[in-house]
Amino acid sequence: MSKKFKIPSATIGRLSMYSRYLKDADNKGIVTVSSRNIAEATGVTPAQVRKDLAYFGEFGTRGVGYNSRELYNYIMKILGLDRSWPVAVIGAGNLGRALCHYKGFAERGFNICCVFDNDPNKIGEKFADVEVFPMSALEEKVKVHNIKLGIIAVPASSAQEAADNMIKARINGIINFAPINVIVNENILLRRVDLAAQLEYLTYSLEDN
Amino acid sequence: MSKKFKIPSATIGRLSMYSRYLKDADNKGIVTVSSRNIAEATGVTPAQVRKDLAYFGEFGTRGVGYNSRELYNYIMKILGLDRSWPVAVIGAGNLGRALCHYKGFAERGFNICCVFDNDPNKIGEKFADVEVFPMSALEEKVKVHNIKLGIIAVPASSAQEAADNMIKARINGIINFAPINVIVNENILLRRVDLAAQLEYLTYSLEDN
DNA sequence: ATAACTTTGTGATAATAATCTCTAATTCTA
DNA sequence: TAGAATTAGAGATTATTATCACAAAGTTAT
Repeated sequence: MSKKFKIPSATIGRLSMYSRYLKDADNKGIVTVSSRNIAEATGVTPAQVRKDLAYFGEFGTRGVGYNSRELYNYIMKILGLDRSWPVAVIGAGNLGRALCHYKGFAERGFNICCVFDNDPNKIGEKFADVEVFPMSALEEKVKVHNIKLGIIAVPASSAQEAADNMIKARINGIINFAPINVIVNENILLRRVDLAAQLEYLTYSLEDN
Repeated sequence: MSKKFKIPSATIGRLSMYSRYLKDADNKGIVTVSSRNIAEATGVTPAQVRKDLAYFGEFGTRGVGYNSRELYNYIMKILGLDRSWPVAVIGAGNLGRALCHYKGFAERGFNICCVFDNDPNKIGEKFADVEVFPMSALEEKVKVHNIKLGIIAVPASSAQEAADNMIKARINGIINFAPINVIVNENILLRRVDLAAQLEYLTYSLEDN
């Protein structure tokens, strides 16, 4: 069920950054890049880049570096981004709407294909071509589109219910934007993204000095 | 300039979670909570809760626990949230618009007071009472509202420029939503939030199994 | 061909963070 | 009041993650 080796979650985040740089380099016609080039572009150390890549194999040539396009393809494969992923959004509020309009997902192969909400006034609305369906339609849509990923974009008070519904519909990877700890079975992947908390890292550091 | 002790950044994120639970508990009339209560509500271990708090002092009573409201107030003070923070958003696109409408910021004392964009068509528009100003107005608005925090909500290609402009205007805490590594002087606080990368943690784990 | 240089991959080391374990303070029960 | 139960705090331990340092492999210049 899980990977052979335990890979630091920070490594996965960095691979994502590396891949963006590599795509950019390839687009600019840069054929080979060194761990130092990658490091400087992404704000880490060259040793960190090499160590991160070493978890997955040997992709470079000593004395030379890495082939931009090849390494890009390897990383995208590692991240599971060598294909498109349909995504369901729960919650047709401002956040749900924004996520539907956000171009950054499509660039990485994420295709938000439906939004779900209980508010009858919102059913049938369209956010950038993404239609709003009633929650009751979730299970069917998940089956039809083979959706594996879901995003919770509802208030904290209904986040657990949203998660439960998604799991019942057989979604097994969830991003939770609600500022509450949602409890799920251990075979479900869950990540919490707390937008306000991001600002709080800054205010903590700015406070008192 | 920086804190006496180096506190793990993960601790700050957890304090934010603890404070939300404590507020909730206090609202429900729960006077005392134990590290176990906090831990269960936030998905960490009791020892972790106590260790996190121990960085900042002794807030509890042995055999009893913590006073919900008092501990809430302590944590909010630690996070610098015992006051309101004006915030500038750079970029009046979908993301900028969504951030202006997002209720979760106000709940924690963040007040998005202006949005800035170079597109003349967007100047004067209003996102939930937040007016869009030209980039040239940034410096003046920062001064008038005493803005210390800014959010980059522009495409990757103009993220560095946005950061440079903010720094010139004397903003010193930045959240970057653009999927690119922005380079800033070390006395500027910067955090990157990559929404697509959040989904990639999931696809990485779902891939191949 | 040789020497100087570049760069990867990796084992060793250091730094950081989480967990464990125990003691001390407090409350509850009989 | 004595004993059992609860819980915070903190030092010690363990686990995790990042950095260092260097050998191996490749390139370039002469």
